Amino acid sequence: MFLLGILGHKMTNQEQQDFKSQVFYLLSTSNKGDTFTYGELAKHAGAPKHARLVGKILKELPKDTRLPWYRVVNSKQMISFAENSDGYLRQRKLLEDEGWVITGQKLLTPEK
DNA sequence: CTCACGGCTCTCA
DNA sequence: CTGAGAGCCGTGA
Repeated sequence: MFLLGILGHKMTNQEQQDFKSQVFYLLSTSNKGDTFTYGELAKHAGAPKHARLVGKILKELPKDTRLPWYRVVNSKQMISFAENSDGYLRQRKLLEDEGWVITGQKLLTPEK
């Protein structure tokens, strides 16, 4: 895996492109039931401090994408959407379909 | 150049 | 466990 942006240096377009590709790759190779946090993805994609960028990227995915964007939650294992927003509802449904139990409002718990 | 704003994260109280 | 505060960093006004 290529580590880029090791140290403070603004990401070039090329790097951002690679970063994005990595994120997509990681997601595309994930299996049913997996989940990642934004931070993990960013880290695995080579830019540890870019959790937010991951969010931005996912946000721009086309609605009909086949990528499992919904397997990405924040570091607290919660859905990072405002409760009851449609994004939240969609993600929740998809996760439940993969066997997750979302307790109460947001908490995400493994179904183990 | 600042300012605000994210599908974020950590730390500390 | 909860919440405030500070980092973080690309983007757009």
